[in-house]
Amino acid sequence: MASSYKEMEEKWQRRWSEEGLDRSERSDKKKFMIVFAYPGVSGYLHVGHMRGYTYCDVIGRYKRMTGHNVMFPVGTHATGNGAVTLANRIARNDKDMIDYLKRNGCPDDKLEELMDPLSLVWFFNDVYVNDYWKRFGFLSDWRRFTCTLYQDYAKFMQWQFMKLNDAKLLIQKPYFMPACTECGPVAVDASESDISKGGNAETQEYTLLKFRCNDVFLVAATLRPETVYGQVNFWVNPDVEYVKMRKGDETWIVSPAAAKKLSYQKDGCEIIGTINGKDMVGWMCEAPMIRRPVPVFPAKFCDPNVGTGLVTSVPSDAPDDWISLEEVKNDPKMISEYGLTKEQIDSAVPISIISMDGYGDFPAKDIIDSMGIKRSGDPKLLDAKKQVYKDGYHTGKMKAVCGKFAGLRVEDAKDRMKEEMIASGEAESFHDLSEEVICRCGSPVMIKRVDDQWFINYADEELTKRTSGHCRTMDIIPAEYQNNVHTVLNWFRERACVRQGNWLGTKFPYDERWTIEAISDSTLYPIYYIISMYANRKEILPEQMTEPFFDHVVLGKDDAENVSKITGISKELLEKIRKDVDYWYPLDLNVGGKDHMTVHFPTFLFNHAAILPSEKLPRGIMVNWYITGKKSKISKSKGGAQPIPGAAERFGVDSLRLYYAHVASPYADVEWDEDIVMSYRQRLDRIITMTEELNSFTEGETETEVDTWLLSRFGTHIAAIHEGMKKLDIRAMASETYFEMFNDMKWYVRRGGCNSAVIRNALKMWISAMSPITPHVSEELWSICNFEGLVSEYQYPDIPEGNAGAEFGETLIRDVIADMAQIIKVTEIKAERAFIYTSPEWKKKVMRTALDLSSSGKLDIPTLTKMCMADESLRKHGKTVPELAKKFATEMSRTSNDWRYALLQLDETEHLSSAARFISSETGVNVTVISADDEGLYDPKGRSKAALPGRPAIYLE
RNA sequence: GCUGGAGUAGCCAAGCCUGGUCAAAGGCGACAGACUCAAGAUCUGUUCUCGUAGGGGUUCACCGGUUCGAAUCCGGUCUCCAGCACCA
Repeated sequence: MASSYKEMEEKWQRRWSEEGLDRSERSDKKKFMIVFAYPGVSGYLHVGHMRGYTYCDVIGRYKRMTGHNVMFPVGTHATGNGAVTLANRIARNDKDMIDYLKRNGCPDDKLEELMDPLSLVWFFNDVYVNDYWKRFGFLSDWRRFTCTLYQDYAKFMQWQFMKLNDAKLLIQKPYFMPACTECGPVAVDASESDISKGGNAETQEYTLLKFRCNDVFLVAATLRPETVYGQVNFWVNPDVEYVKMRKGDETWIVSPAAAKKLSYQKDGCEIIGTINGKDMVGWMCEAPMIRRPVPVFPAKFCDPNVGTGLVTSVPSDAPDDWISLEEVKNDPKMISEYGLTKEQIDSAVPISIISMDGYGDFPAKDIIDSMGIKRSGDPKLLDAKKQVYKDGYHTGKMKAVCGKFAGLRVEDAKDRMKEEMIASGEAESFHDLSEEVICRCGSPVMIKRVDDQWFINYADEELTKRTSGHCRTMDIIPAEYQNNVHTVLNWFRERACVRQGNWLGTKFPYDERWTIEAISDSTLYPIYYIISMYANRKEILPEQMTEPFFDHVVLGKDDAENVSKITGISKELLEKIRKDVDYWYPLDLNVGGKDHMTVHFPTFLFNHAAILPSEKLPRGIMVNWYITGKKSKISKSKGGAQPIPGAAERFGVDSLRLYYAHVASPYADVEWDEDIVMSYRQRLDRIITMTEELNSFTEGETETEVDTWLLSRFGTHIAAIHEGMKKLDIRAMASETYFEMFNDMKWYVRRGGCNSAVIRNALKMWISAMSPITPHVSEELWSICNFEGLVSEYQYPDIPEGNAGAEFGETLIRDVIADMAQIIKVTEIKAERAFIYTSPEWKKKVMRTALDLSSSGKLDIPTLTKMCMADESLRKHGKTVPELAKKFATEMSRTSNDWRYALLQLDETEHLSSAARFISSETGVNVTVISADDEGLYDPKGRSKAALPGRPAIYLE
């Protein structure tokens, strides 16, 4: 016995490798290929991540033991800006980041090296492989490891895009992306790798509303185009100097900042002059859609840096508008200062346009009142605005005043009204960031129109149909996702698949200025694991991995001879790789976290369907849920989580694997709790101790009923495991093995079981059942028992038929003990002797007759009664027979009766007699078992009359 | 709001598709007992409620329905969770 888990783990991992279990090669066996969605390289992972990975290894090991040749390759996904961000933070000497790295075991002398993104990726590749996956005992084929930043992977990726292009699934159209005015495209995200400010900014799509005023347009930007029916006036900031801008053959008035932004998105913009805000106050301009003249009023809340710096006023639904309008109306000084007329003031009356749950006619007023906002400029107005916007979007309906849009939900009206105004030339769309974003270089980041952005056309109907159709033939679990995946596939639109800027990844083959984006390069990759091994060994070189190469080995195009000439790869090797691909693909199972349901899995399916023939499309998907933190999520960036090597050290790898396998359904989130992991460790400890003890048994030649029982029970458990694993029910496997079988073993010993041959037989079943989940402990126990070879390579034999009678026999004993205990507890008598009366033969006969009738569907009270009373031997028992017949007929017609066959197989008197000693010792009462048929039996209270088959009568005194 | 999911005893969690040994597996925790120098140890029992003979009563979010019979099937209500995109 190894002295520690760690020692045990290392020992067996070495053995597996020595025996070649971590290498997958073609063979005559049925193959099984499984992968997990490879993780993004963005720092250390935590214990939660190991959940899904562990499921893969468990499934792979199980398949291996049931006759499959298994391939379980792993890799990493380093595309994107994660590594760049991380490297930058280290380079900046970010204290939190350095602390986090060190806490996870990063050596000080590595930090310098990690300032380079690529070095950082190579570093973490090693961490993932060695500290996580190898440490956990995965039987993965490490020779096939690949990373999305490898040269050879890039060649595969470029080929994939060529095939998408061949399938006419690559399209180009305009796109709006954040870009620094000096450095070009940047990533705007919370990690702020490219930018110095504004990481939380989102790109928002505004509608520019054009208000005609003689020969110029005042242009307002709004996020709520559906509110145009509520427009009653227009706002300008009197303190701001606006610009006049030529836009095509029109003249627009907007803020200077807006003019600059617009020039990045619209053609033909040119500033031709300026105009002061205060000069516009008092103008009348025509509102779009409603075509009504509205007055221009002054308002300080118009920020020249937001939108266009000009705002349309919808007081009914915009809190700012409501409160500012009130202020204008109640400020005679302002009215006279700007020369506003009474007609203008009186015309600005709020119009109720949207009905919303929980609000009256004027939602803006309601929220102002409920939040206690008194004047413009109150910072709470921002929250008020968001709240009304959100509630309106979700629950609002357009009122009758909204013309043909009346009755529409806000969500729908928004798009329809916007489109209509754009079509009529009254509006245009405009993209802007929700907050100020500044590049690392100090220049502002703006939204820039790109005319030739590439997309993968996932909206393609043919593709969607083919993909969706294929999904119906797959094993997708849980079943809920099997049903929902079609909705997701239909919901997919064109997806921008390349980007510019400071990102890692593969160059787009048709335009090297672009980098293939992170989701798009991780869809078809499982097939690449079959090829990566040859690239890793340098048997094929990136420059040889051209279109004809992949066309041949993946799609079987052209013949090896020709391709060999073109690529310089030997014909034999090409044929070998082609055969490998043909053997291992399709992928049997892709395991990924629940977040992949709406992004990775659909694109994984789409790309397979787009490029590969139907017989090579994936066969299965399994989605796993998460391990969460106590209160918030255990996030790798927050650093609160237990590092994986630390957990492995502390609990032992197999305890963790058992924890993942059993703690909950894979399809539910679980809260990480070390005490629970500890309890799994204790269970493993107990199992080890028990196995060692059992293995020392040497006696017992004759098989007793407990022996028969144990083997039957174990057979039943193993059958349940196989049944469950048809649906990859790992939890059922764990439950049967580590709990049910364990409890049966305990009962066996307690009942005095000691037959060493039986025990060895049972141990063999038990230890092999444990092997997929706790492989290290299983190997150790397997070797302690001197079983042949490695348990990891053991093939589960066919299971012998269960013995229902034997299984029922033990249930009977337990029931009798429980009944006696209950009687003693309730009556509080101090019993010294117990008499157990088993059912008389004639009652069994009645039951048998009833069962026979029941199985032929003819059971009813009169039939049964008649049949029994026709029997001479029964009739002599008089009126108790019809009573019993009635009881059985009633009970048996309403319940399932399989167990009754088992009980009739059993000689209860014999069985209970042989267990009498055991029952006595368990209950502390001296037990005598008597058949109710016995002549002159001791039965002072006449209890024996109550004896029924499977339900002996009990008398205590 | 849309799409999907969930609500089971002190807690976690099976069961629900395929209605009937379901007062409802298993695990934690708690209580009691055994063992004991000791152990985050192990073993045994109890853990909805009433009950001096193995029984009865009331339960599986809530309301109603189907059925001889419902935790399980159907309709409705309430509450909670996830995703809603270019982010891996």
